[in-house]
Amino acid sequence: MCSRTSPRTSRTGRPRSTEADAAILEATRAALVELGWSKLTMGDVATRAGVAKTTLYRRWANKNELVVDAVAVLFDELELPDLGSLRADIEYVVLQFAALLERPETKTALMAVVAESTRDEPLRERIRSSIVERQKRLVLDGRRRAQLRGELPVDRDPVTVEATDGLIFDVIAGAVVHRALVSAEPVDGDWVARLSALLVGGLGAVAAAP
Amino acid sequence: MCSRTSPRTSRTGRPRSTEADAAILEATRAALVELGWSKLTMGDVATRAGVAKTTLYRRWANKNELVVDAVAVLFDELELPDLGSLRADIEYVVLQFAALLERPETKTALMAVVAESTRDEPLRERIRSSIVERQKRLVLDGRRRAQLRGELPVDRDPVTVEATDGLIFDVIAGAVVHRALVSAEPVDGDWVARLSALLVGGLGAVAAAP
DNA sequence: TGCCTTTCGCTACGGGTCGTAGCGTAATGG
DNA sequence: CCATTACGCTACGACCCGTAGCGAAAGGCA
Repeated sequence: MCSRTSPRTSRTGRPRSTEADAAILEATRAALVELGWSKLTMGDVATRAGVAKTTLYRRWANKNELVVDAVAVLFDELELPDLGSLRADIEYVVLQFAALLERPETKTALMAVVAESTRDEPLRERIRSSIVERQKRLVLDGRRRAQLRGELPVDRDPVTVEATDGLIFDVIAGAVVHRALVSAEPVDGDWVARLSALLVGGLGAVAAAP
Repeated sequence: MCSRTSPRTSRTGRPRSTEADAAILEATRAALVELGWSKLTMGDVATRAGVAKTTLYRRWANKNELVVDAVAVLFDELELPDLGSLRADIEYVVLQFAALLERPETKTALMAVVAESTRDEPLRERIRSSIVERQKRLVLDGRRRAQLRGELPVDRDPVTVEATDGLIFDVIAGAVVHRALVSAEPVDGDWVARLSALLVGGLGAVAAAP
């Protein structure tokens, strides 16, 4: 929501219109659905939002940053209720993440901004803090719960803990993204069942053999 | 290499310059390294290649198709020598794939064209046939070898076989891509060892419990 | 050799997007 | 009331796109 060029606690002057913020982000998502990433233009978003083009540039430096903010809020919906078992938790979060990737806004925008981020460090940081970290927290929660249930051993070495967390996250998120966007095949119950079986079995084997 | 609008066996007239083909693809890769995907322009590629801009458009309809062809040849290097064990094979192919993703050409181009392909079916098909299938074959080879060694059981159900192959491919390729481009952390020996341990253990568990 | 066909380099063009500057106006706080 | 900031609007140069039109080059074929 907050832009990079946010006036640090500007006490005086006319305040930024929060309605304009919301309208712009909403218009950006609508444009992503209708046009996709490549054909989305700043002028078109401004027109849809009923806002002058200069107002967009006062908040976001370029198209990339705008789209990240517009899509990031969709990731707020992600949650991980305790379903009683590691396997059930994995299946739930995978299906939820897949549903998010099926939406045309995220489908066309996520890969594009990640591609741009390979040459734009501030953009990468913005993606990390507003999207990636939000997903990764689910992994940490799931692992912690599994340990409380006794399904996974409690690792004492902090280095191993962090490495394993990162591995699990990259495997789950990467597999889902690759399945949905590269292989372009559905993330259905059957596939999710196979993935979770692979993960649960693999985590057990890894924990058993240090 | 061959463009979409290739003249089917044109017997008469001046033939296409193969030197121009090579120069254009080479210039495209150079432009990707220097400028990245978003700042790469057709006119710049033409200038680098010492070729008229119209010559590019005679071969490729747009930037996307050109970049796919320019990057696809890099995937020809991928190979999978028999290293004696499933785990060694996995580690080798993962490191090889990661090295490919570390190159600036592929790093900036792969995600971009995949993002574009979500709204461009012909482009998706081109990516699939010239890049994805080339990687997937390595997975099939590795699985077949592991079965010959007795490391994995020989599954009789063709539906299960295809589903498992697809799962393994999405997990491996997805995890590496996610690690390298989203998490932006190195695919080093330690990480690869953890991933292969997870996979080998998981595949064993999946095979044991149908 | 002469003819036909296709590709080549080159120039030029209309159309579109970018990102900014400048202006007058609107909305706050002191 | 005044300083300050945001807003809408217009206009602008710069850039890139993708195509058309031209004459010249390089092949096949009789």
